[in-house]
Amino acid sequence: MVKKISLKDIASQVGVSTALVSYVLNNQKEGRINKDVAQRIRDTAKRLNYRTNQVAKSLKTNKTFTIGLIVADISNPFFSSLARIIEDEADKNNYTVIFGSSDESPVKSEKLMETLLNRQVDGLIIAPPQNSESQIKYLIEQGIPFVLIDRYFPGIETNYVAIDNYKAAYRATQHFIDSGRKRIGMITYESSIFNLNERTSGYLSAMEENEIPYKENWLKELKPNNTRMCIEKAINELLDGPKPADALLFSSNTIAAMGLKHLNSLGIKIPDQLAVISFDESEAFDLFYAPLTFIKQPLQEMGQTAIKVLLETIGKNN
Amino acid sequence: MVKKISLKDIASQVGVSTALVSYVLNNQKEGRINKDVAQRIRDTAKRLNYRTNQVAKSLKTNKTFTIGLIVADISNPFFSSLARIIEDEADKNNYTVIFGSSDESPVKSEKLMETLLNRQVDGLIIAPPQNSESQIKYLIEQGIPFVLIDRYFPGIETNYVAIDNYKAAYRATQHFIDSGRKRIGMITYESSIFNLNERTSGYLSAMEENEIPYKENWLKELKPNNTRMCIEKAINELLDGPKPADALLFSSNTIAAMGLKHLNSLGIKIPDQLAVISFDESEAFDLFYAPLTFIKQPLQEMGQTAIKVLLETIGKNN
DNA sequence: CTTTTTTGTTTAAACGATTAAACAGTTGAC
DNA sequence: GTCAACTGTTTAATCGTTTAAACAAAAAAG
Repeated sequence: MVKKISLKDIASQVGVSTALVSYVLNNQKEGRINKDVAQRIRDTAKRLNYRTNQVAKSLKTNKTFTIGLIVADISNPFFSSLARIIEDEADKNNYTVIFGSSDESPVKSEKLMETLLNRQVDGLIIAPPQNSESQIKYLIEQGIPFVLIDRYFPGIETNYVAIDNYKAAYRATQHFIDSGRKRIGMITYESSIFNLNERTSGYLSAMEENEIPYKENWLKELKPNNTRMCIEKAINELLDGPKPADALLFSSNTIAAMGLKHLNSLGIKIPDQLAVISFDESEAFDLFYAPLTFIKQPLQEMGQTAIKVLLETIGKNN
Repeated sequence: MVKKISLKDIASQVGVSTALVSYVLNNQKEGRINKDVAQRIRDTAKRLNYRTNQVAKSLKTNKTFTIGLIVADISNPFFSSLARIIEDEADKNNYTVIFGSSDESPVKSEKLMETLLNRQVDGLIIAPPQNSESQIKYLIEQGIPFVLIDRYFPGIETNYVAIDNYKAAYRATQHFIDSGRKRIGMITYESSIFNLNERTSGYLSAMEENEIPYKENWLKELKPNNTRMCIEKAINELLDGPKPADALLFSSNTIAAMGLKHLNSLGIKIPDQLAVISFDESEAFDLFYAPLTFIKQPLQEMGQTAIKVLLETIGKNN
């Protein structure tokens, strides 16, 4: 490993103090520094290939220009697209992003938070898993800047960026009804995550308010494990019998991708035989034989807003 | 912002020096420390909710336990899947990942590298864009640990993790030929990225060695901008005339996704009318009406190997 | 020709940890 | 009873920056 160049090295080469070097390289004390000296410092820095030690700087200034991003799974297109937008926005503000995936586990998410906070991130953007309320409360207690994204806890007052999932699901269901569908199923995860519950509520409300005779088992809530098999079972049940479902709402892109695959293999004709709407986009839908309707979340806007709000919070916090 | 607890705070509460606190919390000098005192230190640390300041620690130890990941685009499923695997492997070794997307631009990639190095990452995993040879050489000069992933430069001796793209493309083409196809097209990016060239070479070699009468314009090299339109044009050309292509090799999942969409809209029957093979998986393929063949890169293994090699290099480097 | 102001630079402490070396007190060896 | 060895802890330097305050020399003011 080649020796790293520090302010000291530049200082001794030029024959000045490190303070002066620091002032020059940070464009401080603009008026007061001798132009020649300043130039020599800059030249030497360039010649020696000086690179600020951001770690030392952070220690001194108590600011890392780093934000931590906790998502459920970075390999999920929803989150990786969001991550990309967040990355770009962060970069515009000279921030760097450290990320981690919680796999929807509060234990992992806590460990992650710990790690990121140890690294003194200036703030966090979090898609919190269920049962992680206490972690969020801890952040509030500690006055650590953060923004929730995609999900939030209605019982805890926080900044968050999320669509109105109730309304979205309500509208999707209404759309089915308006186009003459009556036996409308929904497949979602069994979860206490607020936004998923909102989607379910939206669906149920739309059914009720339109006075659709609702059947208990039209709503399929999947156990967290063995998702693929459960989806197939759920679909089979919905399509079973003399009065099969004629419309189906998927509560996430991953569920939809697996569900559609199964519907394909069953030879179900979409949308004639079964109308389908999904939450969230997936590039998979592009190649489906029929155009699919999906509830597209404004990722760009969500990411931008999240960063904006976070940086504002950080700013207030000094 | 609540005041952060430092070693000093614990020390003064317990009535000992910070040195002792440090030794205890790092389980050093095991035999020598008074058990009672050690316990009191640990208790106090817990009670005050002490959290190591990793920035200070890094400054002193000259180790950040952070690795930098530079990919073309984190929102591309190929890279986000890889990122996830790398994240997991890094975590197993107590490392954290900072990432950035280069958008295949050497300028961005250089800026990114700069940022990551300023942050004193212990090492880098990079999918280098074209024309970034000098940056890689710089890393070598500086003795900075890194591993290239997915791509590499044959002229520069480095660690890298990548499949044999030549062989993969050769085999795919051979597969077409073996199943009786003769008019085989290929769509790829016009690029100096080594792995893409390898894919093209593999295709061309297979054509030549099988003595397939090759037509110049069966190989379509896309300009970097306006990809979607260029793909459509390329496909139209390949299918034009009395002897249209009967097989098509896509050199990436993104090209394939767009290409297939267009083929769909043209009503081309796959695989009867046109056999298709693509590089890299895409969840999109799952929903295609016909099962698609694709060249699946062993992401798990690639990610694991990359981390393994990188950590070894870091280790040697001290 | 003082005194004040301005200019250009240095000094030195600090951020929060780590860690070699020093130190005082106790125990053990002979 | 003396010296060596061990035990438990502290001292103090250090990592690479930043930055308030001090300082000396030169310029301006009176």
